[in-house]
Amino acid sequence: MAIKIKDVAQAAEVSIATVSYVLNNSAPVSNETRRRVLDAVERLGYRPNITARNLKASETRMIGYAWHNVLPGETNAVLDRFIYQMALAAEANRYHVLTFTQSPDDPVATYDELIRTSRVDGFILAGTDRNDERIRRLIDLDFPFAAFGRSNAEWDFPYVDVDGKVGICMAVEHLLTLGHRRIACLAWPSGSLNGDARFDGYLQAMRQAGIVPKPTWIARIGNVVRDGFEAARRLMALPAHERPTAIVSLSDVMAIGAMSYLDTNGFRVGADVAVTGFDDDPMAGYLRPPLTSLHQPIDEIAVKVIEMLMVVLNDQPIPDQNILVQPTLMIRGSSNYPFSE
Amino acid sequence: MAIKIKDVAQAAEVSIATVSYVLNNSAPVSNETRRRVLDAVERLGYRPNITARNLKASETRMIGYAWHNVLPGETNAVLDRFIYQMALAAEANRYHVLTFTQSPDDPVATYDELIRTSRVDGFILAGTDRNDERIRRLIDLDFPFAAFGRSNAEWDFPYVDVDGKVGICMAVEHLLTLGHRRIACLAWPSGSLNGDARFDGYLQAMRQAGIVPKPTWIARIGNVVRDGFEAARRLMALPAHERPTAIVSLSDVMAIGAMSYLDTNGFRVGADVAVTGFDDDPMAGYLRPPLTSLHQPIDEIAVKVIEMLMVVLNDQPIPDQNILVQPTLMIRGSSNYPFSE
DNA sequence: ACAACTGGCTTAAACGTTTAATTATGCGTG
DNA sequence: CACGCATAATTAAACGTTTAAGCCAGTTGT
Repeated sequence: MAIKIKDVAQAAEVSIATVSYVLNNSAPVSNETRRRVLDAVERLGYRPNITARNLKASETRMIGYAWHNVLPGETNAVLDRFIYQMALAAEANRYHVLTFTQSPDDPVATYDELIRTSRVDGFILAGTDRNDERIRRLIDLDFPFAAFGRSNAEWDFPYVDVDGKVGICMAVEHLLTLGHRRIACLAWPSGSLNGDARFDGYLQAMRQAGIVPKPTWIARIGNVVRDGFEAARRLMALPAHERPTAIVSLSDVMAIGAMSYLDTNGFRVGADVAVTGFDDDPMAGYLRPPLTSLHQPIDEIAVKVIEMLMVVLNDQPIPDQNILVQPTLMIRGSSNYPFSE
Repeated sequence: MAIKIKDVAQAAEVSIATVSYVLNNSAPVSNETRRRVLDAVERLGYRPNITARNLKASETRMIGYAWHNVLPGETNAVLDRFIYQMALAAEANRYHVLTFTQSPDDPVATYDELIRTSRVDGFILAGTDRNDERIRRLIDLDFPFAAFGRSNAEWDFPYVDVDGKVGICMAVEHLLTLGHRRIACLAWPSGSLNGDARFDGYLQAMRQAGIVPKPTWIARIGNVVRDGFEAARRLMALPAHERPTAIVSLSDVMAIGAMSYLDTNGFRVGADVAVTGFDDDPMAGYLRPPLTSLHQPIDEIAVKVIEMLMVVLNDQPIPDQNILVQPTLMIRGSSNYPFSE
């Protein structure tokens, strides 16, 4: 098999303990002996067995991360990039990432399992929601974790989140500046944390501009292209004086659906009807026309989340455990023509 | 800390060994004793410590998978889905996936490290290429792995791959059927395994149709949207009798670039110029017009690759260790108008 | 009636580390 | 010159499992 510490000890003609001391710098060793040990280590290509070390230290140097559900034909570019950056940040701290899948019906089960079999030292959570069972459970067990996303306000846990409310606010204000007044909103059914926050941004920006959004402007739909398409159809079917001239979508996916309807039905996106999205999908800039969207600083978020978890793992108090980062509005062709009636 | 086998033994008033025997069914135990043990296990909520078990068994029940390099603003929907499905398949076999990042300059280093510290029992490789150092190394070390993708023909290792040559062949034949004769190809610089195979498909299909492709029809470009855009510009600038009426792209990304150029310069994609891609990006169906592309059966591939690795890990001979699956041509608006001059 | 087996349990060694406790050595000090 | 005291090494216990080996009582075969 692999070289073990015993082999090194033999080769260097010292005891096993001495080798360990040299390697971990955990006890004084004479220069002569140290040299002999390091020499043997080098010559034999010895690397300590992680499993044994972990057993002794009762840690695993593993961070668990649950995949979002990837449905066929669906992608979540933002989260994909998040995982990658997170893995990178974790490795910089000598941790590895264990990616697992969570069953939709009992998400907590897998977390429990990983904890009880001591597979991981901590978790990173994403796609959090209100009353998130996973968070409740982890707080309960006092098990280390950090989240990308908020949950119930009364729960005290470390997270980084994107300020969706402010983001949508910016999008609406941008459209107002262009001259739009009748601005529709493609939103998810109310109840989701993220969705409600973003939708709040729409309401607030409109209120500040002194505009009362008509109920017909608000589409509550699922986060799929098809629904965006259908919603746009309904919006464009409104009588002329009520028909929106701009559509703010809470996600790129729905925005793409809307653009698709507009484009195939004689509305020039960007000129006749402005459209904005959220997430800044890597493809957004290459759509026809390119889609205005809100960009989340994912790399920064990944690094911050890992940073937080590292602090928790060291039993240290977290200086600032609730971070809200701002998205950036990427203005593109789908919304860059000044508008007036 | 957590409940250990000792606690269970105490609670059930038997020896540690007996508990282990009951749990692993590895020795005869009387029904009475078995009941007592299982009872205690249930009551205490005992789960064996994986690290200790792994140390004893000298296995980790972990499979290593290296992230493809995710550049900012880039995604690889196909591989993302592959990882997810792979994790799912691995878990069905009581394995977990350790996702790590490989440094571009020394990809083999991380593999070595994970092996020598016994972090993983085997690897799944993706994004393989000719003379792939990682494969060479793993074969050398006789370390278990299976790959999504081929490499040097003389190397004997388990893989599943998509038949890119046949795929592109199908795309070209589809265009020929529509009536196209002047068919251009957006290809990568020669040298990559996948790229050369796909390109071969183009050449072969053209040859079979008795057409000699003009050198000006062949664009050797990078796998980015921008390059596809520029290549389309050059193709459309050719004199009328030489200008292609269809463009076969070896990837969706380049195809999208080409579509973008055509659309913004008065060429109607699908009607004036047909375009096809490869990979069937989840967004492909929602582009304007929807992009004809070759779909890879990723889910099936992920399951097969894991299946192979499981066999290797059990030291069994692999019945059929080289699998080539066929892509499916998804015909959409970017190429569905009969064409004639 | 005694050896040989067998079922059902326990004891203890092993996996490869880390580290507390211990020992050996040389040195300055009273 | 013995004493205590650093210093540098070793020995052995521990982490939580699995499992080979051992033990005992009861049964079977000759």
